Amino acid sequence: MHVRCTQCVLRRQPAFIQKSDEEVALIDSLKSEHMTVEAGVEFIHPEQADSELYTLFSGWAFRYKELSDGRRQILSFSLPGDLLGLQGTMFGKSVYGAIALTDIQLCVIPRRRLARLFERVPEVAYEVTWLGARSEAIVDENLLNVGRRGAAERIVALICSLYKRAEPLGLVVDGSFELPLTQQHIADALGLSLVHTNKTLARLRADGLFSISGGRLVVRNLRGLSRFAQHFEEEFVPRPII
Amino acid sequence: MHVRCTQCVLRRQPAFIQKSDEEVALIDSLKSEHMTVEAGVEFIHPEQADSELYTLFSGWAFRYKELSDGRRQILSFSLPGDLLGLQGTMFGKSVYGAIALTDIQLCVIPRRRLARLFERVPEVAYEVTWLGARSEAIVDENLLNVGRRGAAERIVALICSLYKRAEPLGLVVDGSFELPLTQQHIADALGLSLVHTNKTLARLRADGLFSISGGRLVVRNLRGLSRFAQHFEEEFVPRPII
DNA sequence: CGGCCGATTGAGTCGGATCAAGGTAGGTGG
DNA sequence: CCACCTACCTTGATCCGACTCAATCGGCCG
Repeated sequence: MHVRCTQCVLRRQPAFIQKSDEEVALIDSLKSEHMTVEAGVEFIHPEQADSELYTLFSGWAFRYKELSDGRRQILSFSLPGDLLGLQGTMFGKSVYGAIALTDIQLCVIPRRRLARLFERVPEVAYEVTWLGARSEAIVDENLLNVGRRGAAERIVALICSLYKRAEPLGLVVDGSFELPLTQQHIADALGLSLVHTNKTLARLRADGLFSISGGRLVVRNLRGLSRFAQHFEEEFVPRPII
Repeated sequence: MHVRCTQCVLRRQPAFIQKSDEEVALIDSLKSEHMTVEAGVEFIHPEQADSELYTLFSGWAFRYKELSDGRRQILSFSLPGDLLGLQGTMFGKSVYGAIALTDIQLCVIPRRRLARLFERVPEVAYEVTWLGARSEAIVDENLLNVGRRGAAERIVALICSLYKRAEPLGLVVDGSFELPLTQQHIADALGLSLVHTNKTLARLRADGLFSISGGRLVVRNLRGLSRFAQHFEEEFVPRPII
């Protein structure tokens, strides 16, 4: 079940900076192996020591933190090509949890190989840092969203941002893509209650800018959505993949 | 006015991992020079191309984003030793702004030296990545705070987190330290309105767990504050400084 | 069929926003 | 020395968006 990086179809997507065969072979040598996680399973635990560094190869996941009384905040969603577990790798223990939204596959870069990577392959080390910075940029955007937008705007901004990330991955077909989120996930990501999320979604759907059915999100008017939510970030930039 | 890293008193603080003289000399050679910015001045602009990488040497600053209609969200506060501008350095343009809260001094690591740094000094490159991950961890925490805590808890959690960061920098004397924030800053950081921030602060002050006067924050009962806000993060870990 | 999970809807409440006035202290210029 | 300005803090009244509680519904699975 181990896909060699040299055979990897994901990295051919327009989302990613294309690498030479030698570079890809080199990255391949850094990986230990693929790992499969079923939907709903937590694969990085809060407080977990010594988590590995992962590249999400297929499927969706999310990172979250929670308070001791159970209130949960989703920090960010992860799509294919995203790096996961960098904090855990750096600090020696993770401060957030990560759960698979769909069945997923992870490419594993063993924690102990990372220092070696920095020594021997500076270009790839640079890309790790790049992806770390991008990951922060996504959280920055989420914080702006939760801190300063109203409920409807928040939902729309989330949809815009996911659409714009899914698109260069080739996940969007005819303006629609699989959205493996329950309304509870959306609420947890946006700092809203489930009930209010549901009612706001219903109102937005009635406006016809988008629709969700059967786990599929259909975006009818991305421009309109972006304007409504004042969401003008994340113009597409090809990014590294490791 | 250029302080050599070899003479730097900041890096002797217990907050930081101590380096050998050779390492420090090496970092010194990476810096171009010190730069001074007055309180209130924006030194990283949203959309700015080619920002440099900075280490905040003295004073406080904050990073922010805003919506086109003016609503502003403070993403994180920066204290001495923190890295600033990594996103701008990686992506070629910054997506947030940064403003000095006090007069500050910045050590400048020229953007164009960064790739060279990764090639020649992998240990320091690793530390850049480490600090980038830490920066994300701080935003993660802020997102949890804004998304899931009530107003009073938010303020208390902010105070806890700033206290715990200021302490190992030697800024805390007798349980109190300079807090160069207006209530507007606090509101912008916590996703609250100015008025509500003011009223909530008044109520909290009356409870006597802390007090603010003359730009100085006095914490009387850190344990009590932490419990109230369910803030149990950020136990102290020595960190790199560049 | 029963149980479970997710989506939905209504009623009532409340936290935090907005609007509108002050108040205070430091800073400037006549 | 005083009048004025500006930046920040404070307080009261009112409103509304979002929360909680509670019930129902539909689809899926054993």
